[in-house]
Amino acid sequence: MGTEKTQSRTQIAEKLVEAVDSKFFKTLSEPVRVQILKYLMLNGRADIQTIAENMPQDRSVVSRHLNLMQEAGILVCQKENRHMFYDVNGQPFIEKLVDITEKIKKCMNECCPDCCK
Amino acid sequence: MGTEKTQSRTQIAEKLVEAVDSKFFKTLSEPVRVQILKYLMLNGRADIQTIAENMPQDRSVVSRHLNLMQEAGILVCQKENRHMFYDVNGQPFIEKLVDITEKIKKCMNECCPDCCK
DNA sequence: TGCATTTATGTGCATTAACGTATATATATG
DNA sequence: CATATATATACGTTAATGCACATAAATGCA
Repeated sequence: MGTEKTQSRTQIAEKLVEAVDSKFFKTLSEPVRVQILKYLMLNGRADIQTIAENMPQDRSVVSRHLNLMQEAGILVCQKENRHMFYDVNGQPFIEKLVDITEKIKKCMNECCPDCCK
Repeated sequence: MGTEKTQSRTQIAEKLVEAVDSKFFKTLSEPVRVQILKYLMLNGRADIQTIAENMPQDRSVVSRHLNLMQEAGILVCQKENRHMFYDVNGQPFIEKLVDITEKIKKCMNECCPDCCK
């Protein structure tokens, strides 16, 4: 068993740790934010006022959630006049999820094939 | 535009909300727990004592984290004598991630194709 | 221009939840 | 009955959430 093999396994595992972005997961761990995601998927781009009207929380609270979701790469925003419009950050969001899934898959297969029996 | 189509979109979005299990995401949003996951992937099945020796936290804290990870379906545990062994819940863990990714993909494509341009 | 209105964000506060440390308890072993 | 392993509990600290209000920025109208 060469050092290369061990190095390789460690590197794969460390890439997994990098991929599992804690901010990203924390953002999706809050039910209110998932509801916001659902709303935007069903209704498309909307400003904060409109989104907040469809949530039980106050507009200021919704604003904070939207900002967090944007920082996590789940949403994008554009300011127009005095309105701030948010929308789902479609492709990058999907790609991030796929990337995480693939990295964990790879780590499973190459680092601990035993645990998948 | 029939009611069926709207219903269908709503149903797809609701399945997405169900899939984005907040407990699962919250569990993976804690860096310590990702480190535990990494350790188990690289070193395989281990008891709490051994895992805790490789983490900065106290054994009681590690025990709590391991319990949460098991409840979230990420790990499995088996009691042997006075030792509690934990291991990665390989296939189900992967399947859960793939399921979430696929549901979000589907929702993107069928609910808001515009947001993926 | 001046001022009220609308939209969004910032701030202070209380409440709740999570984490870590330390200690105590439970369970099994020798 | 002492020891080893794991879990439960109490406590302090920190962070997140929601509410209410204050501020900022843009708009509309007199």
